Amino acid sequence: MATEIPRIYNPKDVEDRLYSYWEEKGFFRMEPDERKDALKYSIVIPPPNVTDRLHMGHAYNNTIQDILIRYNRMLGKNTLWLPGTDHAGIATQNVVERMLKKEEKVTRHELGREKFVERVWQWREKYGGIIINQLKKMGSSCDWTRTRFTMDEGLSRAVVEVFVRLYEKGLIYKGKYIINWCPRCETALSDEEVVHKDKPGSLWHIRYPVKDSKHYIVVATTRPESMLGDTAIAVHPSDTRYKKFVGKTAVLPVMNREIPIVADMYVDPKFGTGAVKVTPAHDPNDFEIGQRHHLPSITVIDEDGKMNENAGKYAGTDRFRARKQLVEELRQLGLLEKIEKHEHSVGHCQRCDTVIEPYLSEQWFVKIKPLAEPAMRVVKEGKVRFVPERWTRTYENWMENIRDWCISRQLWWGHRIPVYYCRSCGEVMVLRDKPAQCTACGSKDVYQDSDVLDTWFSAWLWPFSTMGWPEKTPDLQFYYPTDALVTGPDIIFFWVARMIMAGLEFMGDIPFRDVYINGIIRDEQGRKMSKSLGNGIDPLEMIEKYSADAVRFSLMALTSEGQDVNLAESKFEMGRNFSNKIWNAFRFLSMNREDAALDPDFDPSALKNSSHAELADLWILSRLNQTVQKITTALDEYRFNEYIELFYSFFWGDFCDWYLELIKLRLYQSESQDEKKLVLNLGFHILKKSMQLLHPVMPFISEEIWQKVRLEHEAESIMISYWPEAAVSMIDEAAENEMTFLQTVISAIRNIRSEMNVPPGKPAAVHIRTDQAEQIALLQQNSAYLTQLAKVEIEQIGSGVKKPAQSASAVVHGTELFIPLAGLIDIETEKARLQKEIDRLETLLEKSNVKLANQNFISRAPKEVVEKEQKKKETYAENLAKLKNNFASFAD
RNA sequence: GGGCGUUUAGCUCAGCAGGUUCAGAGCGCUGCCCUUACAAGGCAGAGGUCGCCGGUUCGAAUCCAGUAACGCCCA
Repeated sequence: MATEIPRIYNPKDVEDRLYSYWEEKGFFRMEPDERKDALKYSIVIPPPNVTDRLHMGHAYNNTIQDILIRYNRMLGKNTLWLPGTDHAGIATQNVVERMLKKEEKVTRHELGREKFVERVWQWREKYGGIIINQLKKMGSSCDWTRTRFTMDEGLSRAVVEVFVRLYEKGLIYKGKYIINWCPRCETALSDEEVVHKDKPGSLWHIRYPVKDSKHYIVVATTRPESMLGDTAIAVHPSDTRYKKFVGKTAVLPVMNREIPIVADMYVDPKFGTGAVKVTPAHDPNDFEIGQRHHLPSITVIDEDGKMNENAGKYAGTDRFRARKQLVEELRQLGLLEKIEKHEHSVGHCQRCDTVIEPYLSEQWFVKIKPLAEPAMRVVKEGKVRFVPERWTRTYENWMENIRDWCISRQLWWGHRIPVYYCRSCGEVMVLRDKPAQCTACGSKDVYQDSDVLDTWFSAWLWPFSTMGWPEKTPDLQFYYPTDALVTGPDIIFFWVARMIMAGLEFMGDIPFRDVYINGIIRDEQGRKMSKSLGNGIDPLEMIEKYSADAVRFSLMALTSEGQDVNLAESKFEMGRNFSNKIWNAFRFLSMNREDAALDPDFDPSALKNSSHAELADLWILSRLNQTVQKITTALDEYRFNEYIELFYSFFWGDFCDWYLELIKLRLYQSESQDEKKLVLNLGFHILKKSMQLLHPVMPFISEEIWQKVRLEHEAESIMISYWPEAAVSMIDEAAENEMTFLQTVISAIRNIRSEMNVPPGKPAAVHIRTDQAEQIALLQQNSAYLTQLAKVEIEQIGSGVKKPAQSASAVVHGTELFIPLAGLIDIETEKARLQKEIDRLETLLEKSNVKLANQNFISRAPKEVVEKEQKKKETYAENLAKLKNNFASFAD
């Protein structure tokens, strides 16, 4: 029975059940279409790390993707959302290392490489990819049969293929350069993995004696411990202070090593003392100076951040401790001139926050310029479009200043570099498969490079490696390029840019057309959510408490054009309350429907001709179709908050607050079964269309209601039903204007009742004075609306109606409303009420007068605008006169 | 140092092509109401000279230049 519908929507009964239903029905699954002209829509998910748990950022990002996917699916396109996870080299290795340490008290070194990697795989089987199931809780309609992992066999093959191709093209090379080294993770990092932070530090001024003289040169440095590896002092060639020293030799303090004093353009004479120490093994700029002057490189800091054997007595000391001790020694030697406070930018490891050490080391690099150029072009030409557009600049800026990409990592978890070396002849082999013997000398003594590749080296292939590349699969042919990528601004460089490069290089085509950059979720004070701050809001907890629909809806209501979102738990109440409202609208209609069958041939566009149709019916249809039109545009343009707002105000404001209230009259009182039927048919029609419009953002409740109200011939699931089309023929401006007038009248009367403390249930009478025939007709025809919504009966209506004594009044579009309140009226309150309205209108009238008095306005503004202003002025004046008149009636 | 973003009601934010009674929404606040869909609700209301200073324009929250504060990215 319909009346058994619960008063409060209970999402817990609904969400898991419907999700299973969708999955079982295979609605998320898609296959490449046979039809040549089939429209498709595809998105690849930004693969979360296998170590990830769902956080608000994921919830937000994936809601956007699901909206796009569900919307496009309803548009009838062959729609694929391809999910998966990323092996996340460093992050995962760290997690497993920590676990092993805690649970078994073993280090990975004790375990050995092979065993360790085995354990990581085991970990992944057991705990990895939990987030995939959490995404299901969100309602994400991914094709889970296609779930990929960056270390899958297929994707690994793609990685090797790409490495070999780039190597053969000369775009991958091995070289000894200064790279970013994390002493804690003990691996090289790319520039992008280093986070620069401004830190208060010191500038130590250190005296370097000049050999065979009494002079010394003072150099300023922020990292004194590196001086142990100095191999020169450099000054600017035109610096007159130091000219005399150039070509001479200085004696490196503590180490007592003789080092040359060289002139180099790189040195900034204005910084510090104008003389710098040169440590080619521990500073990228010094490295270049070293190259120019053929200086030796002496490494003094080891991979673990401790000073090494080249550091003399400091060997084995941690770099920061060595710094302290060394400074103290210099002080005692009288070689420390001074210490200045100095704020400078210090690189930190993105993963573990350890201070990065610039480190001279042999690594693999991708020569990036040749890849970057075409990638820049496609964005410039608009083939790939950033939304919001401003991110284009960020992208271009980075691309212009791009440097070669260090791709080797000294980790164990990841794609092993496909390079093999021969111990016998030293041959270097870059191959797709492990060779049985050396390709040069035939020796069997070959071994593979021990390093693995940067995680992003597999991620940048994601849009096509997931579809089977390098094979020419039907998937690739049909779904590539994808239509949209939805991701955060923090990985534009890491990922977005590189995918564009890879797509162009290996597929010969862009990987996606639109890149929607979503904002970052922050706490209520605008701080990033983080574990250490403890200010995170757990989406799963929120789903538990408020439902997935509510979480999705609220998140989308808060977003606008990729702006960051400041979130508080209370925001989810809006989504929950709204879903309850929706539920009750459904409940109301269902209760009134009882067992009546709805008409399968119901045609809302024919309503105009029905004798039972009323103004409200035409009005709500007009509102619906306007809303369909606007929502469709909003979704096409990635304006999600607008979509939400449009739906919310239509459904709650128009449909619930007005339409459902108005049809109660006919539902409760009509004698005519036909009339009742019409109202029910229309009511359910609006409800169903609304659910379809809602479905992309609130998939569960919309499906639940759909299934309860759909007719036999309609889609069995809302997610495979067709997106509503706006019928322009049903957009009815006249009906909207008329309805607006009635609404304003009703509001005005309600205002009087409320302000005059007329009890809500108490009927009242209204005397209406107007000389406008249309208004009279409108009010008379729809007088029941006033009864229903304002609890008033029209006592008199016409141009000759007199204002009854002791009545409250209002003016709406020139029509005067009088409500006799003998005994009830408080003259002062009424006067104040009228005065307020008079004041308001006087301000408006004044503004209008000023405008119209302006000759420039009259002559230069478009004619329609002037006419409109003229009309406005007349209306103001007319209403004002009436208000003043009514006000005056209280004067004694 | 370069680039970007933000500044509108007590709070969180809309306002995308300058002109509809344009100054809005949600929350919070005030008053009335458990009216047979919904108190997670209904009705009515209070509340902002749109950061500041100029400019363009007949007309600026909206466009331009500058400026301040806060935040982010890059070097």
